[in-house]
Amino acid sequence: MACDLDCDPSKEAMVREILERIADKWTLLVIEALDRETDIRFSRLQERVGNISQKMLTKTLRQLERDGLVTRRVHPTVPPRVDYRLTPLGESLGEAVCGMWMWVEKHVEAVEDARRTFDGRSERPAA
Amino acid sequence: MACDLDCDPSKEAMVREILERIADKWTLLVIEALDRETDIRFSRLQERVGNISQKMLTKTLRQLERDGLVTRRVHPTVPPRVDYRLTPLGESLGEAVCGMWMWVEKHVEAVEDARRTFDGRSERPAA
DNA sequence: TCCAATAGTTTCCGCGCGGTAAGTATGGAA
DNA sequence: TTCCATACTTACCGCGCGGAAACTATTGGA
Repeated sequence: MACDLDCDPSKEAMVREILERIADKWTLLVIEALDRETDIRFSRLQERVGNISQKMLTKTLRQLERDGLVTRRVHPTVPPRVDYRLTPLGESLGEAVCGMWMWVEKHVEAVEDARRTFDGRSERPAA
Repeated sequence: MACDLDCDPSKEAMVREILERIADKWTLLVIEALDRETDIRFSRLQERVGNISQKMLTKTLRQLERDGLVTRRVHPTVPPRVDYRLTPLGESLGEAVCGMWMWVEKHVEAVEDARRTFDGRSERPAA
């Protein structure tokens, strides 16, 4: 009903690979941050994403750059300054990611209620 | 521009937690499969998702059930039969997930091109 | 001369993801 | 009585994710 996907098996493999690549904890948060604020510096990005280590931020950004989703610009100043922004391709992905984010925002309560109900059920085997 | 998110920090933590929970390799694929075909059995689901182990499928389904996104129905027959379907909440998430899936489908080529370019650049340090 | 800041890279290491495979329950068929 | 299928659960285990922290490069400034 909702999706109307094609059925080309060789393409599907690639779709999955890319989806798995993107559907990752840090990647989504980084895309979100880049969508909110453009031409953002490494350290600033680290603040915005929150609790991401340098290593993971670098790695995530490299992957996004490789996939053509972000642009990395180095300013040859001292101290060095590097900023990142979404490419047009990245921006279009940003919209889809926002769709998920907004879904979550809208339904946090519902999910938490469901969890309480579920956990409550299993904690009460007998009265 | 795109997202218009709120800024309640305590809510944001929950949003992140749920997002990280959903933005997971298997979870997205399972939601996709459930969105395509409703009242689907465990073994059938395993076929559709492809290459998921019993353990991970069970675990993923339990998490989705706990979050109020899928319904699990056991038919007391022999051999046992269990089917799963998205709840209305799950269906609404399914749409957002489809958004990502469709983005990927639409831009597979672009991403692969970007990768080739990126990899080509780094493999040619000098001529 | 030594320290500062930025944006990394690298090393070490623990824990948990996730695969494999064996075990469990059920009851009808052979 | 043993076997079958389904839908799990559990135990075992390796490997890689990802955190912490130290190290690097650069050059202006104290």
